[in-house]
Amino acid sequence: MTVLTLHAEQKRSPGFDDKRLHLLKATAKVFADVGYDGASMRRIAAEAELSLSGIYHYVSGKEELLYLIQYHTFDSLVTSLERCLEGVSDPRERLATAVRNHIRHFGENMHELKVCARDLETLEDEAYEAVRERRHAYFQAVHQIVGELAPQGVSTHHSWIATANLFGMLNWFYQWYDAGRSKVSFDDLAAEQTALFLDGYLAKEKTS
Amino acid sequence: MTVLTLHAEQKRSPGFDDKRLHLLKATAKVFADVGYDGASMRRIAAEAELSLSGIYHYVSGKEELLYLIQYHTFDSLVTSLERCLEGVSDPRERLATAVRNHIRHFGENMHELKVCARDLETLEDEAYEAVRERRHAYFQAVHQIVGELAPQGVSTHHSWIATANLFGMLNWFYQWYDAGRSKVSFDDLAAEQTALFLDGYLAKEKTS
DNA sequence: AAGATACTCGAACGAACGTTCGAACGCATG
DNA sequence: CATGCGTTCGAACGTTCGTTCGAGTATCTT
Repeated sequence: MTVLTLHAEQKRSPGFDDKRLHLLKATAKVFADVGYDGASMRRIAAEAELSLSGIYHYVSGKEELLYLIQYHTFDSLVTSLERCLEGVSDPRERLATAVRNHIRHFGENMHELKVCARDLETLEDEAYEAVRERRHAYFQAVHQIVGELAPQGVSTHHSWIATANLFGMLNWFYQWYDAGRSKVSFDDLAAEQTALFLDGYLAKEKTS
Repeated sequence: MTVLTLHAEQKRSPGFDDKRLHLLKATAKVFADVGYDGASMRRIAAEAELSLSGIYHYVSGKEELLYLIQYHTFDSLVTSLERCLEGVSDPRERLATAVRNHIRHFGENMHELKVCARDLETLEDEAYEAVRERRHAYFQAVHQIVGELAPQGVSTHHSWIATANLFGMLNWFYQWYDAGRSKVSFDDLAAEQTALFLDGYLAKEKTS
């Protein structure tokens, strides 16, 4: 509907960014709990300890809240992945690194993952495209790592589906992982998922 | 909020069930498109070619629409799985059968899958528990199949996580599978996913 | 002290929501 | 024809929604 001021910032003051980040964290919590449509600005205000109208000093509206959460999530995923991969050249180790980075990141930001998974198609037009670009960049980065696992002519289409399945494994865990109750650490889980995918993927390549 | 008449049915007439099923199909389409909270009864009425108030002759309200869709989806999943597994004894073939059944079922009812994935936690109290029971029954059935793949003392906890990851792979495909555009048939995809999981899972068991 | 600027908020707006109600309709059975 | 029942619907109800507006407070510059 409304055009988002994607990156325009005019008036600020020291502490503005911090308070806005606090608002985004609180919003992600509410969005994760009841979904974008189910969340009311009044509840977000309560969670962020602001008044209802106070929110509109930091963002233009509900839509921008969702946009900022999703964009920031995928953007920092790409950034942290690039940083983690520096100096790692072994293909298997690169995959393990990517999975570890993914699980760690979402383990520490479960609310944001949930928002990105559930309400991916809620944004429209420019905002959707901006998020889509970051999301696509992240997918491509992981897809390339998967492709380099089997250098001998494997079709891109094949490794694309394998990557999609890998992401399914990684992203679904917010549906079953209970942060407080589970006995598995994030890194242990990442190692298990890496092994599961790696052996399955490479075994399949051999037989095909 | 309101107590659902979970299975009570009083007044009917020939054709009642068919029309109600038609309503549920239309509702699933709308829910899948814009989510439970984003869907309005007015849009559901338009999609089902009924008047707004006409809906309330077939269901008690919006909440029951979601309940009926989710319950029916998991219930028919359990039923069709049991039917498909009859006479299949080889553990690997049983897993392949389960995956094929899952992908086929959701390939043909993508809307319902989306509703079950996105709005699983929307229902409350009795309705939630009723759906949860069917969902748990389905998970347990697949979990048992996975457990039988590696009979030598593998911890239940281990195979539980593997099963969760398998479901992640299987359920995530609604996020990327474009029914019209994709070149992969449901059965081909199921075969790929079976191989990916099977080899990865069994290879891991050997090394542990 | 004076004034500008960033920030906060209570109150209210119009719109859209889920649901209800009573009047109509179609169509059997007496 | 009349009675009853399953079915359909337009109109309206009360509530909640996202957003706006103007007044008020805090903080800093000059």
